[in-house]
Amino acid sequence: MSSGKKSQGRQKIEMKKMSNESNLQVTFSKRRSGLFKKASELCTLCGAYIALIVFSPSDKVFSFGHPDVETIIDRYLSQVPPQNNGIWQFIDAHRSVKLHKLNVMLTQINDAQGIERKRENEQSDLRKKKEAQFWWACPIEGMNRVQLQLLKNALLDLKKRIAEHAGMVVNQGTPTQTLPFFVGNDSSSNMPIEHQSNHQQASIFPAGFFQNPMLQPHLFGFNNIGGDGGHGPSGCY
Amino acid sequence: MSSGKKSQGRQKIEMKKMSNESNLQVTFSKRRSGLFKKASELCTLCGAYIALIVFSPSDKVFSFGHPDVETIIDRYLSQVPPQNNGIWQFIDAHRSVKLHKLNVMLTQINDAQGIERKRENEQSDLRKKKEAQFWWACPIEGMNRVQLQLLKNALLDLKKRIAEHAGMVVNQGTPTQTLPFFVGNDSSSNMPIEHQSNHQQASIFPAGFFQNPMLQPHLFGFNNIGGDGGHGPSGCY
DNA sequence: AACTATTTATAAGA
DNA sequence: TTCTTATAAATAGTT
Repeated sequence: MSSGKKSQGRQKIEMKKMSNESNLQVTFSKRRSGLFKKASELCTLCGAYIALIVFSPSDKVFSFGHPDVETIIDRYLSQVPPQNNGIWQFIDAHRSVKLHKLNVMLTQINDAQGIERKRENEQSDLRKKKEAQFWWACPIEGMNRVQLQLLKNALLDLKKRIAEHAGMVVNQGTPTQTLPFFVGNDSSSNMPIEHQSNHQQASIFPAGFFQNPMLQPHLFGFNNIGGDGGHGPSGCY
Repeated sequence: MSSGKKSQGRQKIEMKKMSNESNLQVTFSKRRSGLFKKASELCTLCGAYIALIVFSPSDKVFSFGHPDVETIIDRYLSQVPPQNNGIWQFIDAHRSVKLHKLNVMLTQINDAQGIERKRENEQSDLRKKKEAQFWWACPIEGMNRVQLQLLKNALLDLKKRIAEHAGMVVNQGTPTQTLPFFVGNDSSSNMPIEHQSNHQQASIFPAGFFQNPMLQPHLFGFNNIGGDGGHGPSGCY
């Protein structure tokens, strides 16, 4: 009863970047929360598979994934243009390569074994040598994570066919991997990354592949690796 | 005028997978739309960076990214513990993995697939065995069948494409002809697999990198590559 | 795709 | 940050 009304309640706001820092912070927090909830509900209600990654303006990262972020990213990238995927691009750049050259390549790889052995001793030199030799693998050096991820998908796919040919039973599962590559600094990332036309990679994920078992609204993979910067160590061993 | 009230309006719904298919479809569509809008608004209002990937139960994929999905994924993966990645480590042929190790790996993969099949039955024992043997794939307690299988598939596919590029048709059923893979089975390797949890990678994105010029609520990178399942023209070459 | 009656999400304020 | 309240938004059930 103090005075008239306590407040005018929620007011409509302009859809543009908020100027007041503290308000922005509060709003970010609230809306992020709401967004994650919505994502979770969409999974539950409709059986959708979602990956949601949010970086706060202050670089804290929050993520949600069902079944988990990596799986969705994996799946997403596998459908995204393998076009500019380093490897294919690279291969594209070497149209002249004949199949028999593949054999040459493979032979070189074997030779490389010997080279590798010496690697510990003479590093930089051998590396240059190696790069000249493994033209087909070189692009790896310049690939960024996304490209590497794509390469991974390509490799996975390739491997699969080998298995199939070998008459091996193929089971379904969940591919998930993160690229640890170049986690370091080295890669002077001169990533050209120009995405565009993609193609169906199809068949990588058989129908029903993602059938999901857990649908409890809050059992989803919410994950806040912001703030403390903690990345839940998924103890592998 | 017809009768009393046209409807009781919105009703609360149980948070569990919807049973009615058509309802689910409609709800998915509405909520997905709402979710994307919310994501977009969060970007606009708070300057957040977001990647949102949604797979409908029928496998259509929808995505939103600001600045773009790949950038966010890249950034996300760079912060996530590279913990698990036998494959990547392996692929990092530039460093230590020799091709000859690939042979070993491939052999082991084959074994692993067989093991995986039995995994349901005798778990702990085989697992221990596997971990000792597949040092490179270990993290992969998580590397399940599909992953192993996909790797094979990818490797074969790569070869095939190289061949195709050379204008030489390669029967998918002719995988290893000359491939020196599986050549040996040495396994004298025992790489320590050093996956340290890397922390903030920072600096990948220079300050201001994400400065976003376009802030119109709907100019963000919405992307629906679902529906016809088309990801652009699939004519690769 | 439209139309509401309601449920939800939230901007403000405390 | 958390809670409260008045309103703006989203959306379930219909048409």
